[in-house]
Amino acid sequence: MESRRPTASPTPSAPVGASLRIGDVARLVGTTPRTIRYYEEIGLLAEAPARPSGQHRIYTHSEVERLREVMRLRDLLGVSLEELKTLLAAEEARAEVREQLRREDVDPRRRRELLAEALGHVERQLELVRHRADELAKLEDELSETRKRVRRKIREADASAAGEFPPALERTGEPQQ
Amino acid sequence: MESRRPTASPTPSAPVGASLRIGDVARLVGTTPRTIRYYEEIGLLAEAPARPSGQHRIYTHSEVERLREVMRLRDLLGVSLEELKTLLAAEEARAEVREQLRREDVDPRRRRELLAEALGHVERQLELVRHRADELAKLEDELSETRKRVRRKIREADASAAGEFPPALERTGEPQQ
DNA sequence: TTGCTCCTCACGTCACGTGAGGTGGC
DNA sequence: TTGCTCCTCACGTCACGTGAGGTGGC
Repeated sequence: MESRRPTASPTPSAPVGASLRIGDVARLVGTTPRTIRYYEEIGLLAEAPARPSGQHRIYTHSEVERLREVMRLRDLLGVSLEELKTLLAAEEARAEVREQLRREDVDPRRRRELLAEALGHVERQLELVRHRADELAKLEDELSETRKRVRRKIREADASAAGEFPPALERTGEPQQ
Repeated sequence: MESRRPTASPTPSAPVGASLRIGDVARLVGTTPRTIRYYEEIGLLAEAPARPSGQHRIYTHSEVERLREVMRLRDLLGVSLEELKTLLAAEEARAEVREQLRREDVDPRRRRELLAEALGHVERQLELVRHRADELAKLEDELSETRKRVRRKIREADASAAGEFPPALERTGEPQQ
């Protein structure tokens, strides 16, 4: 039997450029295989389609992008994975709208529903992001101020150590270069 | 025995205004008693001093402030509680410096050490905060853009529904008020 | 054929949530 | 004295980490 082809692709109808294994994906996005399997288990990522039980998962680049987005929102939004699943429905709704157009199969009512749903989720994400951004800005200001004060105290300590006398009331104005 | 006083304070030498119980504290900062006990257990908060075993914990307002800061950094920095404990050593170092001055007990070497330690932790916090703030800013931009596009598509869908024809190539420029 | 990566349990861990059963202060 | 809040176990949960033991593709 010479069924072997020299440069054979793994399966005849495999999606183009789609021979990524779970370890490759994990390395690409900076996580672990366990996390990817867990996200599949709770439905945050779709199951690899038609995978004979106990067989290796394979991924496409679009699935890698989806995972990147999941991890990004997980880190930045500060919500549970369950809530994140809901928010990601926004992206799916918009993807379905694009699919509708591609298939030239446009049900205006369904389309309008999907867009309204997407808008809701996007607005919720924006609220979360803006709230966090505000808090972070406040914290950054405070930390900068603190750093300034600590640096000044260190300069004072060093100066008084060099001069062999206590800091007293440093009135020297601007520090000299 | 008439040891009862009409307006007696709970303990003679209690810190001023310090009769907060764990439930009060939890309500004040928006968490649960369980979380507060857990933070005490892992050493993120100091144990209530001299508490006869199986006795109620009592808190001062300065401990409430400490807890607020712990929760704020927990939510904004995205580090483990173990790492957070390390970072909070910065605040303790600065508190000790202030204590040194108050006691007029100033060891210049020790003081310099504490300040250097505080500076390191503050700079680490600043790094974390700035990185997150950058990522959040990018995400906010993207979400605003997405919202704009979704809103436009909704307007188009509504317009085409009102006019009873498909959207075609909307060339109408600015929307009329 | 030999490594390496993959697979599925399944138990461990971190940061708490949630009762169970009992004690303490206005 | 009666509620209410507190106390300490201790098991449950979420989001994974970490082996154990076995199978699959260059």
